[in-house]
This record gives sequence, C-alpha cells and structure tokens, in this order.
Amino acid sequence: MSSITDVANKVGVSVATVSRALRGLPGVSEATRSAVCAAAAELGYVPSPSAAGLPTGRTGTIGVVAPWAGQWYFSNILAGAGQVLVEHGYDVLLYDLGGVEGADRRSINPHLLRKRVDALLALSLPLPSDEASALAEFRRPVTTIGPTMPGLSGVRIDEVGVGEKATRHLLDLGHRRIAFVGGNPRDHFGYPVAASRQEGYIRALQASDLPVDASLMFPATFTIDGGLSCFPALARHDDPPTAVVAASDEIAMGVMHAARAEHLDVPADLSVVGVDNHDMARLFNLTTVAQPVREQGRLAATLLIEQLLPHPPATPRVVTVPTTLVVRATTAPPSRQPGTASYDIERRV
Amino acid sequence: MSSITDVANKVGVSVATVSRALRGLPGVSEATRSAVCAAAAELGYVPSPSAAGLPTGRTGTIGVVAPWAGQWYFSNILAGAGQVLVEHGYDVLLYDLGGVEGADRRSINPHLLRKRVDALLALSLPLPSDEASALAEFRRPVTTIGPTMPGLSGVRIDEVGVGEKATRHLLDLGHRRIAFVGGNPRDHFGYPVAASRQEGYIRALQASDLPVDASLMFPATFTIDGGLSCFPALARHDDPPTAVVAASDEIAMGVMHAARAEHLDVPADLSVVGVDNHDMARLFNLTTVAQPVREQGRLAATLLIEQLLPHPPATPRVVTVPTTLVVRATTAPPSRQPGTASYDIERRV
DNA sequence: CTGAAAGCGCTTACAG
DNA sequence: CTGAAAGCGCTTACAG
Repeated sequence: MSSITDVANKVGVSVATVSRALRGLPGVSEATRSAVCAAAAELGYVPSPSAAGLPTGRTGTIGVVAPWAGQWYFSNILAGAGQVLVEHGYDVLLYDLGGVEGADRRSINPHLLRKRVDALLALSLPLPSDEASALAEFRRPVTTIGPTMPGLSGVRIDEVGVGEKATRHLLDLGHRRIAFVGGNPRDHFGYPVAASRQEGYIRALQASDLPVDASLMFPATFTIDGGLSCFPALARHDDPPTAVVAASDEIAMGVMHAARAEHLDVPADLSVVGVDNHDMARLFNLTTVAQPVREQGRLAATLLIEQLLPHPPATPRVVTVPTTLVVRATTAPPSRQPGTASYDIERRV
Repeated sequence: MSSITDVANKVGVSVATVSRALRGLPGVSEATRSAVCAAAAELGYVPSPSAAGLPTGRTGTIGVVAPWAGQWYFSNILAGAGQVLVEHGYDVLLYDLGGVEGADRRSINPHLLRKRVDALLALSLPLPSDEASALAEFRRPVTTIGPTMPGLSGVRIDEVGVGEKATRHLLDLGHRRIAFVGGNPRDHFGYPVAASRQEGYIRALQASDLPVDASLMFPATFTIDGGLSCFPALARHDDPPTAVVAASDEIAMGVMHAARAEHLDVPADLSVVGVDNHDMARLFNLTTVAQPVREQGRLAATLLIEQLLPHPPATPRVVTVPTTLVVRATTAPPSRQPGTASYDIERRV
C-alpha cells in the first residue's frame, strides 16, 4: 500500500507538493502536477482518509441516522440521499437504529459521532428528548428529514395537510364515519408523524362540522402488521366506519388484507386511503397521498452539503415538498348509511 | 473536543496509560483505570477513529457494497448485516452502486476502499470481470452474499434448487406448459442469480421429460415493472403457458397485476410462483420459494467478523442457507389443457 | 504497572 | 512554484 512518500520519492519532489498536486490546489506547475498524477496512478496510490482527517478534522463522511428496520420509506430516502452524497465525494456511514417500530431500538449518541462524520442526516427524528438535546450539541451540520428541529435545516412534508387531504377526499365522497389508523400507542420513537397526520384528520372532520369520535382512532405501528392487527377492533365497533384513513400505505395494505379476509369488499364496504404512494400501492389500486420519497432524500443531502461549503448559508433552510392525492380504486362513495348496519362479519364467516 | 492528552493531564498519567486503560488492555492498575474512565466520562472524551486508525491501519469500519436501488432484498440484507456489525463495534460504510437493474450504475473500485474499511461485504456480486479481479486484489477480508467467489467466504442459497423447487411445484400440480420470467437481457450486473434460477427451471422440466421451450423464457428485470412489461409477450404467445415461474416475488407481483388487468384469473387461468417471500407476498397470497433474507445478512456479517479475529479461520467458509416452498393461493392445477385455448384476451377486453 | 518516544500518513502555515 | 517542519491524536514496542 503505497503512501504519499512513495509518490514523492518516485517523482523526486516533496510530499507537500504531491499533496497539493493531487488535490488540485493552486501553486503547482503543470509539469509537476502531471508527473505526480502519473506516478500516483502507476503506484496505485490512494490517500488515506484517516491520515488526511487527522490534521484537517474532516472525515469526508456523512452519517445517516435512521430508525431503519429495512422499511421501504427509509431505504428509499437513503437511496436518494446516498446518490447525492456520493456525487459530492462523501462516504455514507449508516447508523441504523435497528428499531422496528414498537420494539426497542438502539439509542443514538451524536457525541460519539463527532469525530467520525462531518455532518449528519437525521431521518424521522426527533428522538426522545435526551437524544434530541444531544443532537443539538453536535457541533456539525445536521439536516433532518421528516419532523424538523429548531435551528436545523430540513426537508419535510406538510404532515397535517396530508391527513387533511386524505380525510377530505373521503368526506367529498360522502363518508361521514371515518376511522384513523396509525400512531404508536407507546410512542417509542417520539414519532410525531402519526400525531400530525391524525391532527389533519381531526381538522378535516371539524371543518365539515362532524364529530370527532375517539373510538374511531386506532393505534397501529407503521407496518403491514399494524394495519392487520388493528382491524378486529375496528370491525367490532358498534357503529363501524365506512372508510379508513391509514397513516401509511403499509398500514392501509394491512387493513385491506384483514378486511378482505373477513369477506368485506373494498371499497364497497370500506374505503381505504393511505399515505406514501409505496411502490406496491398501484398493485393494490390503493388511493393514497403521495410523497416524493427519494426526492426528499436527494434534497436533504443537497441542503446538508450546502452547509459544508466554504461559505455556508447563515440560516438553516427548511424545504416543504408537496404531496398529492392519487385516486385509485380503494375509495368510493359509501354504500350504506352509517349506523344502519354493522359489518356483520360473524354471519358472513 | 477533548483529546487523549486532556484526559491524561486531568488524571496525571501518560497518554499511553490512558490509551491502555480505555481499551481495557492488561497492565493497568484498577485504581488507575477507574480514574481514567471517570476523567474521560467527565470530559466527554471520545477517541478519534482517524487518529487510532493511523498507527494501527484499522478503521473499525466495514464496507457494504450493494447494487442497491432501495430494493427490498438489499435493504433487508443490510438491516440484518448492520445489526451484527454494530453489535461488534463496527461502523457500516454503505457503498450503494446506485443501480436500478437495467440502468447504468456506478462501478466499484475496491482499491479505493482499501484504506477506508477493514473488510467488505459484497452483495449480489460478482461484478463485471474487471471489478471482480479488482476485488480479488483487495487485501482485506471479503464475504459475499448471493453468488460466491473463489477463495472468499460467503452466504448463499441454492439458486438452481430454488428454480427447481418452484417449477416442480407447478409440475406436481399438473402444469405442463410453464414459463420462466426473469433475467436481464443486457446482463448489466453480470447477475448470475436469474441464470441459475432459470437453470433450475430447465432441469426440473427435463427431469419430467418435458421439452424446454425457449419461447417460454422471458427476460425481465427484478422489479414489479419487469413482471409488468414482460406480460404482453407472454400473453400473445401462440400456445400460452398455464403457469409462470417468476425469478422474484416482485416480478411475480408485476405478472399477476398485468394478468388481472387483462381479466385473467390467477390461479385459474395462470398459476404464478415467485421467489423471496417478500414482506408483501402474503398480502398477494403469493406462492413463493422463501429465502431468509435478514438472516443471510446476519450470517454473512458473522462470517466476516470471524475473519477479523486475531486468529481467523484458514479457509473461507461458504454457508448455504435453506429455502422453503410456501404454498399460498396463486398456484392451482391448470384449468385447461395447453394448446386447447389461448387466453383470448382480445375477446375479454 | 507506567512513561517517554517514535511513528502512522497526511495537511498547512511559513520560508524561500 | 517548491520544500522543510510542525502537528493532528492516537498506538505500540521498549525501557524501567
């Protein structure tokens, strides 16, 4: 493994000159530069990031912190962000918090990362308050995706608007008894996304002068299982809903699967709208509020890199990207009046 | 940002002692060790990986190379591997090759990684031969997931067996005209997975003394779109198949969606079997050959860490994990004899 | 059990 | 345009 000294010896110049030549710094004659580059190529020289990082304090690495779990949303955010970071010459260090929602996850200590990364991309935080304050003490640029944090740049969608949009679509179809599925009862992640979407749901109902019925809000993790397992409670309701706003497409898919297993027809018996526009959403003909996932990853990476420039912007930038309702075939006008019939699952089964 | 010198000064010992105490090395008195730990904690000292890496040559980082694209398989392999690597104190550097199958991707130069990672986890390689040979010259441990490489440890499944298993299931149901969908015509990734599964398909047919009909093998990328876009050719076949072996669940889902859009009934008109047991497979009631994805990630990480131990095993280990046929509802005996009818899509539409 | 010192491979003022 | 030298923060023989 040749070092900068080997290159310097081969060319007959100092290591300082090699360092400058290879990094394209000014003050090196063209002849020297090309001789250095040729020698470096011949020796197969690659600089050591560890050695370069010691004097500069820069690692050339961006940390991406994600409550991961291999989920669709996170892996696509990561793909988008990774693409941009790599284009700018940064390595991506992945800090998977290893959580499946509802399960315990590793805690993150930004402090530990200070000497390993130049900046941090934080997906779907804030974290529990102790970690959030630790993040504030992280003395390097941080950009969030999802919930924003005061003083940090970030990319977000209007979560409340998402809930409103989905709910309003159902209201426009004539639904009056609409359930909301999502949110984590134990709130492991301090995950405010579900709460915001639910808030939008509530606002849409209120704007239509409809009562807000707490018994129609069902907690569920952001997974297929979350949708699957909330269904029994939903179906057993005295006055069951004619439609469901699911806080994510995966929840929606779980709800639909459970509903069909009980021989309910979607959308005739139950309309379902999700959030995300997951790759699979079209296969389910799922009506959903689409958000640009990879694009958010790309944007956040761009904002982060901006802060790593010689003259970073003085104030953090927060970008809100638009969402759009995609109407497919899982929503339709209600086929019965609320209160007039239960799903009557027992009889069907 | 305090350094080891700050800790040493605070305690009144040398940096050598601090270094030893903090790393739990022998030859430090208990009193000294606890004093050092207390001081380090109080100062919020964290060691610099760059500085530690310079003299040792170790970075504490494992590179994970993946033809990524945010796909389910890769993100779940990564989740599994990441979990184990983190438990062993390694950081995960993600090298996303940024490819969507069928599109161009970044090339990887293992040479560039030599000074940044201690070892490499290579997902779904081999790569084009120039890169593969570069990988061979990478002087650090490498473990593969998917296709194995001579001299490297790896985790794999019996890809040929997977194709056989899926095909045999259809043969056992009575199908005699079975298509294979998968494989990349342009072979961008040098991706031998599809070829192996297809080989298994061929072997199963031959074992049943059935003709191998090249016109029943359809190329497709490993995506929903791959399945979707191969369907027209499949449906227009003079003597269309009664069943399809899809090289992945996502392909299978695409095929099914396209088939249903043409008013074909799955499985009555067309049986479909996939490979993976994707999280969504149960929602589609998809019959599939299941492979343990996260588990393969975990296993590969374990094999890799083994090689980083003070006394690594002399010979590389290759572990083949079992796959199992999961029969759901997308496969059934054929409802018509091959050759007796086309799908007659035009009439239906 | 502990310390002084060399050295890992770079970068960066500083001097010429 | 180029070089000598200090220094980044660790680890590791070596000596005591």
